[in-house]
Amino acid sequence: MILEGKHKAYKINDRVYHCGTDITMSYIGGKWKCVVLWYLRHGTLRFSELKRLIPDITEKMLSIQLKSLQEDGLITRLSFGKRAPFRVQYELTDFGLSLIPVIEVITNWGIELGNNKGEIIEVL
Amino acid sequence: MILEGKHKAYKINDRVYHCGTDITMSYIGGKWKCVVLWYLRHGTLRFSELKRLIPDITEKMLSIQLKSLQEDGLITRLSFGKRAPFRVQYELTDFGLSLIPVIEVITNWGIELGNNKGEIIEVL
DNA sequence: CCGTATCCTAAAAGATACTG
DNA sequence: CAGTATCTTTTAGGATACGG
Repeated sequence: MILEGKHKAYKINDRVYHCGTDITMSYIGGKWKCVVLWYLRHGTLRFSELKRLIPDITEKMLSIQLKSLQEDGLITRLSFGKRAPFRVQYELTDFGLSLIPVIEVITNWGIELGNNKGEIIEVL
Repeated sequence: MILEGKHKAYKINDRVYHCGTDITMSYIGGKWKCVVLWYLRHGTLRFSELKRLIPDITEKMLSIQLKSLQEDGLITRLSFGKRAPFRVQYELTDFGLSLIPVIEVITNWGIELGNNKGEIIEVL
């Protein structure tokens, strides 16, 4: 609905979006995607490294998010080894990298609010 | 999890957040909040104007979002008249206004993607 | 080590009807 | 005009166990 004209929309891969935020949110919405992308901003990380960096996420959710980010073309997956233990690396694509400035703005607003109105606490 | 140190978090109004995106998303996440805030960026709008600008939203969802945005301090509600038909105006607070640059970055990324990879279609 | 498979709950959203 | 009230569906997310 942010487009000029009342009855226009965007169609991308057979999905219809009514405004720019719809489009962006379909890529970074939900509880975990921003966090995963943000951690990948400086380079590749392994599955277990992401899990360690984001203790609250379950392996199932991490797996789902990584698969979704892959399908959206935001990250690549590289696996090494024929048998367990495997080594799997995740890395931002150029497309995924283009989202980092967006996420940076989002996170900065939140951090500023946290600093002004919140308190820093210790958690498990 | 974006904070330095593994076991720190922000607490705002008794809710715990693990990173800046968590905080911001709690204010603008979901399907409709960005859209409503974005439409209010230039001034006040009435309930029916918002409904007309966002045809896909149901009155119930619009009502819920407006109430939530109010409770979060992002918008104010001004009502006029003692009996129906009422006139109700919604307007961004300064706090709500501080989110507009964030939403602008989000929407711009989406629009650029729509222009590059999508097609503009006509919808009902 | 890097995931899947099930099962489950809770939250978000939609359809429709109605009201001061 | 500006909402509520119900009911239903959909989606996201979590707990736990297991597997190549």
